[in-house]
Amino acid sequence: MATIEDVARQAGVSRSTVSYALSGKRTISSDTRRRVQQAISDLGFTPNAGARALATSQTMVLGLLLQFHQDEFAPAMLQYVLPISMQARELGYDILMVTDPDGPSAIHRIADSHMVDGIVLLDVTADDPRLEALRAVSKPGVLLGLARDTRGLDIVDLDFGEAARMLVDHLQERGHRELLLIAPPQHVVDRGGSYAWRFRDAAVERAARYGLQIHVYHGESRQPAIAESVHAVLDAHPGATGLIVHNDATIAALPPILRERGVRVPDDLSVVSLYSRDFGEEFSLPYTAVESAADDLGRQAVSRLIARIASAADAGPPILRFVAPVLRDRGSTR
Amino acid sequence: MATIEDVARQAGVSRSTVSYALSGKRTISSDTRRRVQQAISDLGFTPNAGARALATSQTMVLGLLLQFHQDEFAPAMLQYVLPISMQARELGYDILMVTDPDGPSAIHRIADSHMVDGIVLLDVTADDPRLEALRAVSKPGVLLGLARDTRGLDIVDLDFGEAARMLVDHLQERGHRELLLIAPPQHVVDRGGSYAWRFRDAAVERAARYGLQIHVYHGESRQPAIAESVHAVLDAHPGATGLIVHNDATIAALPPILRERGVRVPDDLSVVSLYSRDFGEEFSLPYTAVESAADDLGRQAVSRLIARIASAADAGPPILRFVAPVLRDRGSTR
DNA sequence: GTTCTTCGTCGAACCGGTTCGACTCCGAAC
DNA sequence: GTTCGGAGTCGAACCGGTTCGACGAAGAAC
Repeated sequence: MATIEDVARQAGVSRSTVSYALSGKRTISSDTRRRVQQAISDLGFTPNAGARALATSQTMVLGLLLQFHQDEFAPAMLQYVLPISMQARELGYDILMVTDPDGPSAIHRIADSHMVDGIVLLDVTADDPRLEALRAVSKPGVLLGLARDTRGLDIVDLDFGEAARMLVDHLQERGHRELLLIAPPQHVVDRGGSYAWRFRDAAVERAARYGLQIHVYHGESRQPAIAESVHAVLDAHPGATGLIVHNDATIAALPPILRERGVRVPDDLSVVSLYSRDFGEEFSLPYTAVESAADDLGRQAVSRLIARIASAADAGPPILRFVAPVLRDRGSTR
Repeated sequence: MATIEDVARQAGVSRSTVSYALSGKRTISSDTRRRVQQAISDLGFTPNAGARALATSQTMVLGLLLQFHQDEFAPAMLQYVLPISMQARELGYDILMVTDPDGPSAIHRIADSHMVDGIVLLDVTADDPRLEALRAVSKPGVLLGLARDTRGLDIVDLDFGEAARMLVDHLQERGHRELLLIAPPQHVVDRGGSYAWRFRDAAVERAARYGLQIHVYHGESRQPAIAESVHAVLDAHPGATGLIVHNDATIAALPPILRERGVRVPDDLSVVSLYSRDFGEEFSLPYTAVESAADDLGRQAVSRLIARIASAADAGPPILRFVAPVLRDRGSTR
């Protein structure tokens, strides 16, 4: 592999001149620039990333921390990963993907050794132990998902409260008086993904304001438990006419369950949900839903992080960005 | 951030002594070693990855190239990514995840700049344009998936031919005389994922040897096309008693389709399939299947790559490793 | 009591970039 | 005809590690 020294010799200039010709940080005669370019393409020169990182203290790499909870619906995660990676690349960064079960120590490892310029935390829970590590470390970070204590950290998340209110409003406007809410599985809520209770609390509060009945249940994450739980919920409340599903695995499995039960949508039951746009398309879900644009969230998080990296310390206060949901009516209510 | 210089000063030794105390490449008195350790933990020293990479020409990072074909069933990819990441970490490597749509140029970018020590190619197609780039580059690479021209490259893949033979044998032993095969979607086969025709050809060849009828169809990747295609296939061949499904999206959607149709398994129809162990568990699939252990494939690929990195040029000829499938009988045949 | 090893440590070179200060031209200003 | 300023370039220092050769001290061999 050719080094900058080889290029300099070939072009008959000094190393610093080659560097300046590349970066444009000082004026270079067009003649010299041409010779340098020629030498670079002749030799197939590509700057050594390690050397550059050492000299500039910038690696142009972002750490992406994933956590795999074995009971989680896997495709959901991928919805974030791809847009994050794409956006990073567009802004000149690569992605170091870390799946270490021990998140905090992984953060220290990649940050303290200066492998990355910043860190994206995916799938943040309310009392996420990784936050402390992220604060302790000298690299900026951004969270996808709202935690309980957000001091000093940038956050991007869907506005789950608003999403719940929109769905309840949608049903209330159509005259429904008794609603069912299938929330994420119990253990997901326990683990503290704050989105779960933010959505639930907002829905309950909104229903109460309108004087609606609302029955809240936890869903399941796998078949056949999903089908059983849906049957049980519907059996328990024959008078309910509106169903709100906040649970990817359940909504994906819902069509055949309702068909089997002989329940017609929307004639017998109005169904609304909350899922990502891509997810809905993947499974061709026929339900009116508030769509969380995972790609948009991911892109915003990366942009925010890179802005923070660029401006170092003087970047102003942390940002909490709630991305507004969008209701897409697919006619599953009446 | 403390540097090795700081540690040396604090411990009252030279930089090289600290380095040797860390690496153990030269003998160090236990007294000195203790003082160095103390200084390291006092100062919270972590070696700078860039500097180390520059000095050793090793980054301890592997590139992982993903391709997202929008029509592909996303969870399948994740089955590989996680084990790859885990195995790499266990062997001391991190993963640089690259999703650049232009694979070949991405390979050059990360390899020529020495960001990675080796490269894993996921989702390899028969005439994958990335192979040429991988050969041109000075870093070793390993493929997950068999390509047409494999010169000079290490490969790990499931033995799809053997998998097909095992499934045909399984049905033949039970007396089935007319079989249906639902292969991956047409466009997947066209793109050239070699596993598709390797499986299909082996199944057809094996069936012919036994004098069995076998009707081959391409499946779909999304609902509702999946259901329609299944219905069409079953309608067309009322005499078929064995169904082989080589298509993740179809097998995942199959239970409700058959239920709706009133087809009982295995009484009316024997069903066998090919999918990864994790995938089967995720969707609680009740079918006898040849299980491709994605985690095993991923781990083997990484181990192979790292062995290749360690032994540099003198690593012997490229390896083509077909991992044997395992048939798991779940009673969906009779 | 020399000489030869071995052990433990140090200094310096090196990896391959970036960046700062200084130096040389050369044309413009006065 | 100096002086000044800017354009263009170079040399050297620096980033933070690793590694090689050398060297002093201590013990072994004779």
